[in-house]
Amino acid sequence: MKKVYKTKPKEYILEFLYEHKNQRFSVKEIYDYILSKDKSINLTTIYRNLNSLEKEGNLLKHVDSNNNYATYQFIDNSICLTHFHFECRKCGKVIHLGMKETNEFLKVIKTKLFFTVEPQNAYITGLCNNCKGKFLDL
Amino acid sequence: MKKVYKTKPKEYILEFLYEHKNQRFSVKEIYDYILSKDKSINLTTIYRNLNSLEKEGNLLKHVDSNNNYATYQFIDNSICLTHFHFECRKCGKVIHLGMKETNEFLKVIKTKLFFTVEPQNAYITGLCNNCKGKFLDL
DNA sequence: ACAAGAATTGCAAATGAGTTGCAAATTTGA
DNA sequence: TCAAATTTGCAACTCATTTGCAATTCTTGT
Repeated sequence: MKKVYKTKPKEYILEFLYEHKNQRFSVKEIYDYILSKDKSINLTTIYRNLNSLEKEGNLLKHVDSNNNYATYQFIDNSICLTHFHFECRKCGKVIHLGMKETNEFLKVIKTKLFFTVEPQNAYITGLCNNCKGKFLDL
Repeated sequence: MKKVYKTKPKEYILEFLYEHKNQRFSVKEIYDYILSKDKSINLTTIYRNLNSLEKEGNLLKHVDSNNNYATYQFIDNSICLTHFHFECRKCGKVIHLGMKETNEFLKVIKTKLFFTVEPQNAYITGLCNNCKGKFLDL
């Protein structure tokens, strides 16, 4: 299998996204941060690193924003075992529901459920207080 | 305010998306349908019409797919009053929760709720039976 | 029915995010 | 320290979407 070398650009990317967990950033925003650390790093490298940190490293989550560019976000593995998430569709902030709430919820909706919901896939999308009003929704 | 004229291309778009409610289509897929009806219509026109049907007409919903193109979907206004939706993140199929389930659910999670969820904004994203397994998720 | 203004269209060119090929540079592990 | 594997920068490219503009089509008031 392919190895992933530890390099400066990757460290900067992870450093930045780790410091801002639960928030999404465009490649441009990430690149701006990188530039403030090292002007010599190329945009292409950032694209390649984001891609490999996501695919090989499984450290980042890639989400298409509703504009026309991608945003990236750190994956917090420590919370993978808890189920169900509230996710702000604007800033990506995630609030986690515990098992109890999750199970109760599943019971409530089971009658309606054509979906085989896998809890780790289940997001309740909405707008957090902070983003509400800044974002025009249908 | 700006008026939206009724034209052939718009009719084709709506006809196609209306016939396939609850499914998302790429611009290319929509355009292919249009071409089967009238070869003379230009792609640019489709882009412009999709845009205006969404912005001025509020008839379509625009969603970025996880690839690098947009998908469009008909907005079914008749269900705007019911609350909460199950939405397949792959094909866009939407299952609607009735008031009872919605209210019960809100009660269940109220304790955890930092979000001011507006039910019409609240989607429970997951994968429907049909798409499950076809789509690699984090 | 007609003219005038508003909206829409097609075409070609532009934009902008993201990707690719390739040779040079860097990293890792033996 | 050296070779193999990986990463990098650069320039060129792809591909979805947008824009400018002149020509065409629609709508509405007369």
